[in-house]
Amino acid sequence: MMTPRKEEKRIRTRFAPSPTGPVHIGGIRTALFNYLFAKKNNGDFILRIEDTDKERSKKEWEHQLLKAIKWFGLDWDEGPTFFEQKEISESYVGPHAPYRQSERGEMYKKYLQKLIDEGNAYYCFCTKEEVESQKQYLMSIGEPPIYLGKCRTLTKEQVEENIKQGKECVIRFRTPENIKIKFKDLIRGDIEIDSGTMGDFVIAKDLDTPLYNFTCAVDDAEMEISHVIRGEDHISNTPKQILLLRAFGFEEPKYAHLPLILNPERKKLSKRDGKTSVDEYILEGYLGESLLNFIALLGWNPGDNREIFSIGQLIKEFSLEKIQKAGAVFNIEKLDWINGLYLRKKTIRELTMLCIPFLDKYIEKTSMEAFKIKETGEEITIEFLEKIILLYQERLKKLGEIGELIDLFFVKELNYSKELLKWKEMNDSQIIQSLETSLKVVSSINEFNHEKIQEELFKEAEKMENKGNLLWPLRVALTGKSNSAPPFQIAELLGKEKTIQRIKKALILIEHEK
RNA sequence: GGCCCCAUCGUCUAGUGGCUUAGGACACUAGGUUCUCAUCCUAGAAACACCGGUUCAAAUCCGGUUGGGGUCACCA
Repeated sequence: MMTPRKEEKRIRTRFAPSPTGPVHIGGIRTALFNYLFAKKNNGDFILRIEDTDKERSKKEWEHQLLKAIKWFGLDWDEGPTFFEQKEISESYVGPHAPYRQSERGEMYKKYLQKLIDEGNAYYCFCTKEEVESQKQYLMSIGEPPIYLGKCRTLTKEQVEENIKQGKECVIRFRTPENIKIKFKDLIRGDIEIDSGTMGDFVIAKDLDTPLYNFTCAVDDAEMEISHVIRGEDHISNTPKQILLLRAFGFEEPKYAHLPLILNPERKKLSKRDGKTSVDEYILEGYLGESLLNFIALLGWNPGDNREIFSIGQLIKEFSLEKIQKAGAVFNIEKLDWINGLYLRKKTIRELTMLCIPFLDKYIEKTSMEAFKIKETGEEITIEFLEKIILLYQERLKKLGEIGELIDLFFVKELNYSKELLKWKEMNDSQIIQSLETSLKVVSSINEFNHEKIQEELFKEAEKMENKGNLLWPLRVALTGKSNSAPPFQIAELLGKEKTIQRIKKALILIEHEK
């Protein structure tokens, strides 16, 4: 016998950031988990801009926010339309537009009025100072620091009189007394909070200025959000929003509170901890895919030992059940490792294209596939640049490091101290001898490729007690650095002439300072 | 302080009562490859916060203690 299948509610998640500052790494993780959960369940991922704070919200921040989300490859099904060129996103996609709270004022107003008319909210004329000192007092005697409800019983006439007098006011929600608000958190299980611990909270400054908990609850219902996935720091807001939802007779969404991302001191990651803004990671040369991969592993794992995931694989593997309850420390060393891994997997053309923006100090594009070295004016092809970068691919952890690694190809003069030329216990005359040997060998090679160079140099190097005696001073002479790619490859790319020149320079340096 | 949440190597974590001498990864140490660095390979050190209970059996279940975190805006 067939039993009618109950229509499953469509899965709809949302990311609801406020554009009040640089995009936070924790925000991106919240966005990611919402995105993954929606995509995993063939649902919708909605982007909603919570810009009710008129003072702090800025269109520039919003633009950056959208840009960052796009950069990570997280596309929203409904939300503001993003224009790369335009500074500001103006129109919207989706049936619940607008998706910017500052433009939903009329709707909030209706809901707010309804709450007041039905007695679920009231005007409060207490001053900030009054409320604050009351809280301090309550805290000092070990009571929950809440608003005690002085204006709760004001009559309609009293309210009108106060308003007429121009007294400042706010609108508070009339929290039911002595009830327990329970909800099932998909990550933490049952959570129960006593209404007595939250008091009558403020939901709006006035009819035209609604506040977070109110707009959030209204929009989650209006936008038919099925799952609210957000940071653990919102647990205490959840009962308030549930109460609001109930007052309107709306169905509650399911909640899932993510563990926080922590700093090394195990505190909530905040601006003060240095690198929390996504921008900084982009600027340092982290890849979107590695950042996403790393961030996904902060509080989630697939249940086995795999650690490297593309976004597609993440969607496939994701489940809320595998999310951790405890906070996770942001471990940048592991991020570096993952980023290096992704960098090594790139084709050399891909890697080169990624590196180019980080080399603008040294080179500038002159045509589709050619560059000019700023300092020397020399022209180089992209193939040549690829050869250089290839030498450093396995040494690269962040794209931003590429400049200091390969600048030796772009400068006229190397800058290093004489001391660097010394390998282990070598003395000056040994170094001179070593460099002169290299010079002689290099000068004699006509077929100037690294195989040949290596072969010829090794013949000499093997006569010495240690190959480093020959190779170290040579490498320093060519690169000016203590760490680098093999000197044979460097020499090949530098060309015979420059190679000879640099060895001679080293010789002069050491003799000059003798 | 009230309320809420949490607790396995330094860090991210596997573990859902016996398969566990607690596994993996990053970082670290040692060794190999090597002129250096990096890559790669091998090995090593490193954890169930504590106390009770349930059970034949507990990292795993329950209670408590301790510790940590979050939150208490006319911010979100």
